[in-house]
Amino acid sequence: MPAPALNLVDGLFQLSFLLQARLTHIAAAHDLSLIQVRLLGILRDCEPGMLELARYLELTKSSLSGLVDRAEARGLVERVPSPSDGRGANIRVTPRGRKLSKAIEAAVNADVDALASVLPEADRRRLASLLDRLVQGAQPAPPLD
Amino acid sequence: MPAPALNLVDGLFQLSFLLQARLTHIAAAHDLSLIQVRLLGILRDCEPGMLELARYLELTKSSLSGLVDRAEARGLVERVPSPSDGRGANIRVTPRGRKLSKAIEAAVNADVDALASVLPEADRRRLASLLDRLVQGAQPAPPLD
DNA sequence: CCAGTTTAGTTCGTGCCACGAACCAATGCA
DNA sequence: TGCATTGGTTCGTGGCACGAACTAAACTGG
Repeated sequence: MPAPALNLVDGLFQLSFLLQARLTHIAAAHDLSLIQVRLLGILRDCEPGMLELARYLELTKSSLSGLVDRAEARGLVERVPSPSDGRGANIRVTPRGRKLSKAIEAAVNADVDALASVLPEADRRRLASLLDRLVQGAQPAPPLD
Repeated sequence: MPAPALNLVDGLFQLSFLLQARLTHIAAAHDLSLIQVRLLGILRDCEPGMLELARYLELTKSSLSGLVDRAEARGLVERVPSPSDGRGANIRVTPRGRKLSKAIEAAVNADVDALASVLPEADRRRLASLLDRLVQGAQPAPPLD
C-alpha cells in the first residue's frame, strides 16, 4: 500500500524526526545523549568559553554547567583556564572525547549514506544544494524568553 | 562571509536540528515539550492503546505512562476503556488538546512556509519529492535494547 | 476447565537534563 | 574607587526516560 505523497512541511518534519531518531540510537550505542553528541561536535574545532557554548547550544548557563560537569566526569571534556578572562574556563575536548566523537561521526555518515542510497548521485547533489539554500536562508530561531 | 557548501550529511543534520529547534520554540510558546507535541500529533487521527502508542513514540511502557499522566493532568488527553482488551486503556485527545495541537500545527506550517520561501515553487516541489523518496526508502531505526 | 504463562499497564527509584534564583568573584566603567 | 555588570557555579524543582517490581486480565495447552 503506497503512502500518499507528502507535502513539503510533512516531508521536512518526517525526515527531521527520522534523522533525530537515528542519531539518538547511534549516540545511545555509545552511551551518549543527543546533547552530549552536540557538545562534542562543537568542541571538535574550537575551545569556547561557557557563555559562548551556552549560546551555541541554546541553553542557560546553569544547564550548560550541568552538562559540562557530566561530560567532564566521563572524561570527555575538560575545563581549562580562559586565556582572556580570569573568571572563566574554556572547554576543551579530551582525546577520549575526540575519539568517541569521531566514532559517532563515522557511524552517522555510514547510516545516512545508506539512507541516501535510494537516490541516484545526481539527485543527491540536487538535494544537498536545496538543503544548503534552505539552511543558509533560515532566520535564527527566536530567542527563548 | 558565505559559508562553504554543505555535503549531504551535514546539510541533512543542519536542517534537522534547525527544524527541531523551531518546533521546540513553537511548542514551548504553548507550554508543550516536543514529546507532548508528538503525542498530540499521533492522537489526531487515532485512539491507540498504550502499547501501540509506546511503539510509535519509541518509549518504554513506563515512560509513556508518565507522559500520558502529565498530558492527562493538563486536560489534553484522557484514558478511555479499551473496547477490545479489559486490561487496557485507549488514549483519546480531548477537545482542549485538539485545539492546542491545531494551533501548533498552524504555527509550524507558517514557520516552515516562511523558511521554504527562499526557494521558488518548482524547487519546493522537487524538494518535497526528494524528501518523500528518502523517507519512504528509510529502514526503521534499529530497536532499542 | 484450570493451572501456569504471558501480557498491558502502573508505580517506584534513579539519573539525565533543563530552568530560574541566588550567589560570588572577576571585570568594566564613570 | 565604588558600584554595576558579568562569567560561572550551586541549589531546588520539574519533565522525561529507563529498568525493576507488581497486579490483574488474557492466553494456552493438557
